[in-house]
Amino acid sequence: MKKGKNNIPIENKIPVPTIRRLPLYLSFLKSINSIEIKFITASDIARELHVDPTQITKDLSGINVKGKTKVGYEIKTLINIIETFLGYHIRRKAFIIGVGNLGAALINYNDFNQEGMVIIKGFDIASDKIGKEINNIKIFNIDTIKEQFYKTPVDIGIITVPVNQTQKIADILTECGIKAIWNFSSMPISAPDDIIIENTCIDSSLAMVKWKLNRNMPIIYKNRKI
Amino acid sequence: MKKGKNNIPIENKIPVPTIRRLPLYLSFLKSINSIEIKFITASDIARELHVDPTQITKDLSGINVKGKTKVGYEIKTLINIIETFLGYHIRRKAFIIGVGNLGAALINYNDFNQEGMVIIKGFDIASDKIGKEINNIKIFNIDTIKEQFYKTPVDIGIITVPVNQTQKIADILTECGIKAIWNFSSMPISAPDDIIIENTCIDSSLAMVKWKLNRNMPIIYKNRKI
DNA sequence: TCTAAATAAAGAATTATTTCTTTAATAAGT
DNA sequence: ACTTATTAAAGAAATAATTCTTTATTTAGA
Repeated sequence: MKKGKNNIPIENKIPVPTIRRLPLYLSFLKSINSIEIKFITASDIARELHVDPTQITKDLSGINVKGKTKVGYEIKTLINIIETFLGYHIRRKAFIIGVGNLGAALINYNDFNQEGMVIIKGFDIASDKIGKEINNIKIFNIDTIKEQFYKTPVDIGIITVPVNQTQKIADILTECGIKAIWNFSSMPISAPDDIIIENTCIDSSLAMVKWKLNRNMPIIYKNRKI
Repeated sequence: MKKGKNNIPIENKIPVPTIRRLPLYLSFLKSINSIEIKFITASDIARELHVDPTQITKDLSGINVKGKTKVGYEIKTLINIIETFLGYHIRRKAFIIGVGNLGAALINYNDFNQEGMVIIKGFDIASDKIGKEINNIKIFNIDTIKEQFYKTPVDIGIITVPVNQTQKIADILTECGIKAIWNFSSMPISAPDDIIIENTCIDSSLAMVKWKLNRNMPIIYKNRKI
């Protein structure tokens, strides 16, 4: 087996951008709910999603999907393989910390279930929220995260608190022994290297939009569309 | 001046990842609200944000910020330059199409104002929402997008409708002559090349988390943290 | 059966981005 | 003023990711 940095084995290097594109392919593939169309070619997907067709082939061969020349990929199988690869069939429980506007939106976001994540408890500081339910998810006092974690441990902690609270919550989740932290704050958090951190910063996206608006050549500059 | 593909001039190639990191630097810099600390070094920022210090220097020199050896960067100036560079001082009006959970959360997201985007009108299909207000933003019938656009044109269209509606709304916004579309759906949209498109797919982030959870070596694989 | 067109796969080349290395500047201490 | 340590800047190297090119496969049509 190949070895990487610090002699840690690397199975097969799938680029991070590939992983991020897979849900988009999935979304498109699922939108083809026609009984007649059973197969799709990389060029078809590429045309629709405005990306390079070889990128699709590369992405798919990276996760060991084999297409058939002149025919393409079987849509049903493809959906299955991608979902399995991303681990959508494995249910992971999650806490969400901060049930403000964004937090509540995420609790109500129904797609998470079929993507294999179930938010089981919410936490907030506001006394008018504590004890209530949102989309059947009970909201607890933010001070009881640890206590609730020991009752029913979760793999994922979603952080949707204000920037100045973010690191504090990350620390608490770390102490609990959580496996992954999904942080929506624009303040990047720090945690030990064995904890998975995903920073989803909405401001970064807006920054892209605003920056491109102020230049005159939005798309030409970098032609990556996804 | 340097020329790029198709002989189109390229001013100075700032990597897209740099642009995406700038708001994170901004967030950190703003969190230092101490009167004593006036300067900060790249190494300090790097230590806090867990990135390579030379990356910060490169990012900043890319936007023509000059640091002083042994001293670092003046925080106040740095904040100003980044905000100016990203165009935060230029107000851009926006429509938001789809006032469900996520849409409503974005309407309530107050940071957008200081980032130079003002949502002025919301649109939805649900009759119980039309005519109402959310955070002082009036919600209109989704069929009146064009009409409202001609009354008060906007630069940005934020799409937060279900996947199967996304492209239809993108087409309407395109016909209006909008400059940028910020799409939160997991279905990538297509539009003419002169329209700025930013796809913010929450599912892509979850995919990363779930995929990493199923492997045993989350961080080592790619050591990019931001 | 043969031929042509379409298309996946594999590899090469290009481009983009990060990380490493060296150099030069400068503040603080002696 | 001199020395040392720190640190920004610039350039080189390494790594990552995309795009281009070639090859081989396979279906459909002649």
